[in-house]
Amino acid sequence: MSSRGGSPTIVDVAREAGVSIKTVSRVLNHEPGVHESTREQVLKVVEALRYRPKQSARSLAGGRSFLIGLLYYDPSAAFVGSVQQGATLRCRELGYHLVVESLHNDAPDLRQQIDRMVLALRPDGMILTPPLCDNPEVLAALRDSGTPCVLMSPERDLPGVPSVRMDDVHAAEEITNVLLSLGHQRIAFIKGPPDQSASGMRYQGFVSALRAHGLTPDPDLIQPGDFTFASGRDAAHQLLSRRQRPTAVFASNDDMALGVLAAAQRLGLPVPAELSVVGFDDSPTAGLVWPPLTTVRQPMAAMARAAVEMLVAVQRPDMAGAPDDPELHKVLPHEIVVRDSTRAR
Amino acid sequence: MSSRGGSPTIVDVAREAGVSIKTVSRVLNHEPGVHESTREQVLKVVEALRYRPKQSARSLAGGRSFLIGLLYYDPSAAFVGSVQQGATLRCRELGYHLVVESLHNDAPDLRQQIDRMVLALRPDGMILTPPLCDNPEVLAALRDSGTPCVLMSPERDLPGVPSVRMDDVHAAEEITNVLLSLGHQRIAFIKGPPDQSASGMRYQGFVSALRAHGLTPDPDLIQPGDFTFASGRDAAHQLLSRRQRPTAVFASNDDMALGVLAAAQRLGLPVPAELSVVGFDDSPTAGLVWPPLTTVRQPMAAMARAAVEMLVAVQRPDMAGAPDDPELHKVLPHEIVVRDSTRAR
DNA sequence: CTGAAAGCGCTTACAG
DNA sequence: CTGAAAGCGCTTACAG
Repeated sequence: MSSRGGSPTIVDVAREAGVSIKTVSRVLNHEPGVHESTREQVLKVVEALRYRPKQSARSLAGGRSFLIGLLYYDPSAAFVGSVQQGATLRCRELGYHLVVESLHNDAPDLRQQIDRMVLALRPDGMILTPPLCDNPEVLAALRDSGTPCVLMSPERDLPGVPSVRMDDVHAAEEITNVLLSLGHQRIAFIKGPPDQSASGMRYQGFVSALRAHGLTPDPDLIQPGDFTFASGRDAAHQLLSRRQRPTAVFASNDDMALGVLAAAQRLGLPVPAELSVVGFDDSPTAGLVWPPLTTVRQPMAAMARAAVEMLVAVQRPDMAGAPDDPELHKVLPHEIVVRDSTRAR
Repeated sequence: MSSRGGSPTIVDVAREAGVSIKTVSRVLNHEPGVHESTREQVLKVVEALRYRPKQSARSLAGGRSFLIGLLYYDPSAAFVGSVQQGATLRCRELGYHLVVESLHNDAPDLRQQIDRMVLALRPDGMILTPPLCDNPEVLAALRDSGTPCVLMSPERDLPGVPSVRMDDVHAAEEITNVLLSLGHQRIAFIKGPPDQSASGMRYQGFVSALRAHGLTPDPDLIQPGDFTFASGRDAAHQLLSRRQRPTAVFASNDDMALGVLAAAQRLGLPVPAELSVVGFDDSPTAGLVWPPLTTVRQPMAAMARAAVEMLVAVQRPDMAGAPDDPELHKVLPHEIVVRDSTRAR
């Protein structure tokens, strides 16, 4: 006779299988030292009763919540979607669940909001996306609470704090090489805001690719930008009205590249016939404009999966995770996406 | 002396405040019948100890998880971001947390995936987005588990199941009126896929606005589409090569409108000078293309907030929610966003 | 290889 | 207006 009404508990399973609840617990948690026949019997009953252990009970007794938190600031940021998708799928595979929280990076009660979530939910780990992963207040709140964190593409790595990222410098080099191999020589570059480290790294990759081809960056072809559509459009207006126009533009993110496209169109300059354009990010929009943008795809979903794995691994005390562990800072491979905004000159 | 090590519990608060844990519980849950001075004393200690009740303990004892689930299929769908943002913010205000889960609408183990989440987490409510909110299997799994649901923009309303939506017919009428009032008479329409009810409603609004102006829809100017960029582009190629071109195109979603923009650009037809274009959705991309798109903004965040509120309200048994409650099916106001893709002819 | 006991930190009846 | 007791459904030591 199963418990009346509600869904089955571990007691129902134990009674039905003729074992103690401890044994059921062992089987469900893949603990060693259970006779094969016992295990099978338990699993059969679990199946028959459609039993699933209740998270709140496991959490209260065992101190693990099976919850991973994802903190983000700007929900419209292109990467949030992919990060979340990767994280939620990997969580499911590992028996975890993803709790999301949107936080203003400069909210006065940031600390309180984090404390509330952490103390109430006790997530087993937290994934931090930019710019929250570089916010000292956020980092401090999480450190104080003892919540394991993984930083996604932080400005700089912190000793002892796991992170996942891609290689911006190398990616910028590669996509510059795409342009160079198409015969472009006069390549303009639109920078990101100086306070973001990605800006510098992408510029560095651009310059390094140029130099490797025996070219020197032309200061006239370097324009400032701030990663917004408008700044890309304005920079392009400047660049495309030079006496000697560039034949290609490398906008250091997609939003600005979209701005370049808009400017070119307005000036009646056909892309890619008269001008090649590349971006960086592979935002959802990049493939939906005309012409579709050649760009760099950040391995966001893979990074998120890796982050979840690192967080779950931390749960097992055997994986101490020394502060100098090289595995603490992962760099994942990116992808160059060649579409129709680039052409040989 | 507080409990050594770990964070404070209700026992610590009770001891410190000189009351029983039951009284602390009363204060924290805003239960009536606590003397004002007692309440203040308790709150003072709560503040001093930075005490927050643990979700797992509350959930296990009280049967409420303070978790709301958000189920979605396509993470890149424009509306998911706004829905999630609205839901997560409202959850925070109400002391809840949002757990997200991405599900394939046609996964063979859909039922199992839902059962796993529901039985493990016991969310107090679930928000379903299209197309999951119209998936009989999903609906059945949730009904069987007794989890309260709110459907976001379902194809059709189900008796007794709460829903939130906007008025597609009316919105389509209004945006058609925008074109009509600009002097356009030859207005083309690109339909959505026949199996989505939004397609029919938007077309209906279009026709009704035309008729109200004494115009009859011209079959030559009605093209099929399927809500994809490609279908919009192809439909536009057809329309713009007619002997007598339309002066405006109403694409029944933004992705298709973006396709129209691409086609016009390719044909050298300047928008909005020679052709006005309107979409529907106000997707993130709509404002980032050139020219920025005139479109309809769905009140996604507001709908999500309303959904959370309905779910939280259900928790209180006093709100029975009769199957014929008119409040069960909410219709929220939309917004017409006029940008630069439309001009008087 | 298996189990009986205690306890995680709250809320729910039930008293007074 | 306030409290003592029981219990939610698991896991953690601890035995054997």
